[in-house]
Amino acid sequence: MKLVQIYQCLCDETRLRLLHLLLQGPLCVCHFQSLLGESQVKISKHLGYLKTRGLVTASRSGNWMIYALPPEKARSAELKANLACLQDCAAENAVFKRDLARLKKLDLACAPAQVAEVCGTGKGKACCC
Amino acid sequence: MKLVQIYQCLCDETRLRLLHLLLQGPLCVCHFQSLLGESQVKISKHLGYLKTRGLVTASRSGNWMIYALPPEKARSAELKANLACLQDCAAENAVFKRDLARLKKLDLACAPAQVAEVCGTGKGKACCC
DNA sequence: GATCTATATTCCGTTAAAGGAATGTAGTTG
DNA sequence: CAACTACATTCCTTTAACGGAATATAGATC
Repeated sequence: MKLVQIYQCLCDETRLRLLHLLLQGPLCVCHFQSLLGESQVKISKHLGYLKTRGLVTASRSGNWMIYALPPEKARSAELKANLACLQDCAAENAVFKRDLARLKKLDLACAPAQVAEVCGTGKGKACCC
Repeated sequence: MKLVQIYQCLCDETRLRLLHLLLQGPLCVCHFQSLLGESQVKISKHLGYLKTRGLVTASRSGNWMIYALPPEKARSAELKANLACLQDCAAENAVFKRDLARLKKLDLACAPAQVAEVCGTGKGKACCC
């Protein structure tokens, strides 16, 4: 993958937020939706964009699609450098920090009791987390 | 300047090459043209794009426009981080390395005797370098 | 002041990105 | 198997980027 293609993936705010969250670990689409507060289409399309270009991987788990960064070994030097740079830059940025705070909350909430509330199913169903 | 705007400036190959060369120091438009082998319009427009967004500064020197990165003190943390990242990534990339090699040659050639040849004026006129 | 040089800008067509609405689909549950 | 859930895709419109051809402009030179 060429360097410029990495930057093309990084040049949209939604994609930046997605990638930044993925630096913390894999996530499913529904979680991205609630974390970013963006529409399903928007999230799905940007994830598709990143997947097509090899910046994320996707795997199905029941009804849920789990997105993740490629395994470390599979990351080019350019990608590693830019992901590290993104993480540095995000550390001092309000939007990214808010996303991260919400993610922490989500991690806590993903204890079974609170799953329904977090995922909005309202039925106490299992979730991807 | 927002982080995403930096990435928007970086997401075109011509602009990446321009910025990479500018990491070595200021340059005029005619040198960019010969170094990149791209049309005047293309170079000028991309420099304009970068200037509008504050990633480069421009100053006139006679007939020549000298472009440069903003002074270090004026660079945001994000910009510094991304310029450093670009420099790292470019170090292992054929296109960037070729640009750099040509720049070295140009620096040597910019001793007065070879100016005319380098700049293509064919008249031994002074050049921006 | 006419001309030349280096660069910028305008006009134009082409292409790609972005996002919403609606619809399709794979897998699950009752 | 019918209904539901999570997600992807298609269709559409709007907007921006890209780059070439032609033209404009600022400053230098003769």
